Amino acid sequence: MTVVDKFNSDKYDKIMELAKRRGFFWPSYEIYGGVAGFYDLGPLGIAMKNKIINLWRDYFIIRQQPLVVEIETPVIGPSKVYEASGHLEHFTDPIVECTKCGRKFRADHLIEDVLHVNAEGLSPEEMTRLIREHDIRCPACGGILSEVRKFNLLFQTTIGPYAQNRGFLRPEAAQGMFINFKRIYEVMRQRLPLGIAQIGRVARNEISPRQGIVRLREFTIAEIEFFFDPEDPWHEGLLDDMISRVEHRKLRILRAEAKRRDETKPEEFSVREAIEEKVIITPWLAYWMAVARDFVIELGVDYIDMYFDEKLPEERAHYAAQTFDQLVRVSRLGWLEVSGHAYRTDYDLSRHMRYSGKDLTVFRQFKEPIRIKKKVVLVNPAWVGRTFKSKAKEVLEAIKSLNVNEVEKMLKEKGVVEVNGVTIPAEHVRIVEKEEKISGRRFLPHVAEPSFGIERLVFVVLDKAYREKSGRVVLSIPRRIAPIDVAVFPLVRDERLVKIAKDVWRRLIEAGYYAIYDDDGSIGRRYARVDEIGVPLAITVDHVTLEDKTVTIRDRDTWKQVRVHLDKVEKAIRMFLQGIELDLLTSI
RNA sequence: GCGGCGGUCGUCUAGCCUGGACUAGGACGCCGGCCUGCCAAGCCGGAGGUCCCGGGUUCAAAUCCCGGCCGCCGCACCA
Repeated sequence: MTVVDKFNSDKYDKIMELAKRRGFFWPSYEIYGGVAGFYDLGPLGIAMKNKIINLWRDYFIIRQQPLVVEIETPVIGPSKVYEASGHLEHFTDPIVECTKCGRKFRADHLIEDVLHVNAEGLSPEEMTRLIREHDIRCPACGGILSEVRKFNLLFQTTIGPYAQNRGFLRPEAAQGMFINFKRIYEVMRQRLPLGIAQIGRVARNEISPRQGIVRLREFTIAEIEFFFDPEDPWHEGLLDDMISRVEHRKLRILRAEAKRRDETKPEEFSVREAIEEKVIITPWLAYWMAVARDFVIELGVDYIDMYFDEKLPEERAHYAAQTFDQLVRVSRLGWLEVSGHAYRTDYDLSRHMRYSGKDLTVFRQFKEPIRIKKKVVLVNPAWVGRTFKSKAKEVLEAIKSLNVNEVEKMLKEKGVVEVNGVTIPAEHVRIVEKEEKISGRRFLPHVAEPSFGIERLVFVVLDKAYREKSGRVVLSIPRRIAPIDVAVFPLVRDERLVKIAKDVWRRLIEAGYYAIYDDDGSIGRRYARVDEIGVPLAITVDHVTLEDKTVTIRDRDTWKQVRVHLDKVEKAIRMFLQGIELDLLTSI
């Protein structure tokens, strides 16, 4: 363990201790001993989480108007949905256990390793048979292996009183968007591209969750299913405009092919380079990765502490044609996945179309209908009917399926058309040019999906914000997402100062801020207390206030103070929280 | 699930190896009062722990043994 690692792991412990002590988060069901994979958020934790969600909403929905809309759908879904989505089949792993040492293995991987055959898609029974036949043993200790069984990571329940009516807790919010795609497409007046966003809780029955709040069995996900036309992803210049707004952003990407060569250093691409060089195979995925980059930077992450990791084909989910994880470097845990960016193609819509029997395609009208001139073979139906009687229909069908060029060739060379063993003289055959009008086309949109785990962001924010200054803890949480906006103190517990301070505090609460008031102990102690929970600024009423009605505003990060008139306090706070420098507040 | 280590006031921890004088000690935090003119000051008083849960050994268990739960590290797993 290096010195840096030591510091980082201490830091992790300190953050966990702080989170518990000051009320950001702690393990759930503590009084019953706790249950792995579940965490409660306290007053500060939920306040900050809500602000992170709102910031996400700002980046991914509000600023993306009118392309993205938000919906909310149930957590529990019927089994049909997860048959269609592929989760019932693919969200399960075949597992064998060694009867001697208890280690568990992926049965299919084990068989593939030993026999060099593709075991994917085999039933558990077939896998068990293969293991028995070839006497495959535990690779760790040589012990006998158990029967293969499937472990499904979906939480299961029943819907209503009938046990056979199985329901599942969603492992992602995405299916709610796919199922509702057609309706929202109609609601949004058949516009493409169309992004449908959802923020909500999901559940995954992880085999052995650890690492506290970063690996949970139940958590909040924020994701967008972004539907676009696969044949015209640029949507006639629309995407070009959007890309040009994020063009200068660089993305650090570790490509799958580089990983194959054991490279570990990400390369740098501009958004446009990543698209043009086909690093990212569909442009919308690149656009959303650029937005994700900006969003995570605003949470307090340095550019250099973040990159996109392309998943290898075998690492990808069953629905994805290309996937990037957005990784952030944090203490103790190293590189932590905070979002996934998957190109889901039309996988989900096509599956739901098949399983529901509903047409989920969209129709796009061409600006101008396309007129296609086409040669067709016509035969005299009266003659065919008279000549072939009951076989006439068959003959007509056969002629239709003939290639026009071949018919022309036959007529030229033989003067007749031969089809299905019958001969039709040239006089009954005509080749004419017809014009066909095509006014649009039907297709399934393709989907680019950015998907964030919100609790992980809560942790990342604390990790990045944590500092120690003069022996005390300061959380330099970005101002927009600090759980408490402002603290108000009287310098000392003098009745006149207390009264003014409480008035200011009240006013701020009524103006919609999370504000705290404190007159306990020394002023230094109070500053320290609010620094520790990341309150960006503190207002102190002192004796000068009695003379000229100004108060001090103190910046959490620099500990600098400026004086602002009581009438300007609200405005100063608003500006400061928006990112204006402290010094500039004196001139408002 | 396996192996290693751990679980003591709100938080961090001393005690555990070598069972008893532990009525489980300390620090920070918390509550009340005093004091306090800007960065965790001081004084007085107070509340707070069935020592993770269950069982066993023993005259006697925070301490030893077994099982469970939870956490950390490693392995496996992680659409």
